[in-house]
Amino acid sequence: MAKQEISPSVIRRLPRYYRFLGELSARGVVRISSKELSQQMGLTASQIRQDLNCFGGFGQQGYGYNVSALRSQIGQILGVNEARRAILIGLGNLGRAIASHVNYPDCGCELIGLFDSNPFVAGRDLNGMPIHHTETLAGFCHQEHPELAILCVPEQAAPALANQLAGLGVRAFWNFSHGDLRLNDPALLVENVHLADSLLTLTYGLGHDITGEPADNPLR
Amino acid sequence: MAKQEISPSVIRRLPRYYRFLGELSARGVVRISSKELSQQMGLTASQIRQDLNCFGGFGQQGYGYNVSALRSQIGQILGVNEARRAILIGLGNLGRAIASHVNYPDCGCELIGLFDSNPFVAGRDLNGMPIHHTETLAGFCHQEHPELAILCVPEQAAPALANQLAGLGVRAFWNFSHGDLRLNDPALLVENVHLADSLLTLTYGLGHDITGEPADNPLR
DNA sequence: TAGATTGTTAATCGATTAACAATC
DNA sequence: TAGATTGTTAATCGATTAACAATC
Repeated sequence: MAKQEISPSVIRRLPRYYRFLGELSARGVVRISSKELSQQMGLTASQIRQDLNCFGGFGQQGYGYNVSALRSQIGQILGVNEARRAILIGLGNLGRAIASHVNYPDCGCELIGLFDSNPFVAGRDLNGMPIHHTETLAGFCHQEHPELAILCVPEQAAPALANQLAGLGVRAFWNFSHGDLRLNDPALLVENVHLADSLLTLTYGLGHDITGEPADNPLR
Repeated sequence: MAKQEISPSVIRRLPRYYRFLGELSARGVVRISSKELSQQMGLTASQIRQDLNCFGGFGQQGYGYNVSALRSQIGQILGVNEARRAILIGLGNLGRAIASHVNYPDCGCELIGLFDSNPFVAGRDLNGMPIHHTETLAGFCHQEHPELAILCVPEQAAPALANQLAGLGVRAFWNFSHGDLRLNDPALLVENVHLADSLLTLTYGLGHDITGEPADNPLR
């Protein structure tokens, strides 16, 4: 789409911009300058202007940015208006929470199927959505063409499952199973979520008493 | 502790090293070179040597690194042998999953209390652990001195709750509520987890068809 | 017009990679 | 000893910040 390559650091900041602008918008804020926004988000004004300019001039000199226009443009770039078909596999503790708690439409996704390999779980339902047996995955994918799979299965099961799904046309994987999922095909997208890694940075911080100016504190 | 300041990028990679070394160790691998490890982790050998050297010479020229020794040294640095007292507030879908799914002892933590403000939830239990009412937080903290709080409460409730807890001695916050938690005191640690942000990077990727060499693909 | 604030270029900073001497 | 691989310095790269001219 955009020919000029966008750096990964910028892309990873977009959801956060989108979130903050959404809250400002909800609070009825019409315009904001890079300076004000930088203070609220804990970034520099320079960085905000630099980031937003990757996509073209969203602001107006002497005025700032129109909050709702900027928000919807970032939303457009992220793809929140899409409805990427997603399936979730593995309805243990975490799988059920991820299925219920995440607002899929807000993320440009649509959760169209739930799967579990346990025959005591398959056949039941979650919030009215039926849970299918993983044996029916191939048939389901041939019919419904999901492009994103959310993996909440045990670590050992994840690689084979991901490869099977890739063969069935799934192009993106949101992986919650322990252990990093690494796939060979560079066209496939993988986002490994490791909650424990995040908790460990706090454990580290508690043991090393990082104190000082906010700017000096790498973990804030 | 370490006088020489460790960069945040290195700190954030430590949990991942720890995880990979744990798996190697479990598979009985005794020694590994930075080159081999780099291939498995998708980093450069140079970076691994650079990272590990922040903490002193863990390796041995001509040999490589002893897997289990390296693992336990990184574990030591992270603080996995501690038992940081943690409480979790908010036992909705996500809170229950975070309470049950995360292996706290492996992360140097001990979950010592669960709290919810809903009187229909408080009084019940989760996996045998009683759920207290949030009104009893102050008394509990005075007695038990938790240093870490896991916030799974609604966005609006988070800031006031965090400030109350900070006043009660809590020094670190693992925040799952929507919206970033930003506290004034620079001595407090905050780790904001936004699952939706992670999903949005996949939505972005699906819309922009990032393809190319693995090394060229910023989102892998 | 004067004031504000962007868009954009240049300077700085930090993080990653390459190279190689030290040494097991 | 010869081979391997680290520890560490120097070179490169990318990301952030500062500065300021353009312009609303």
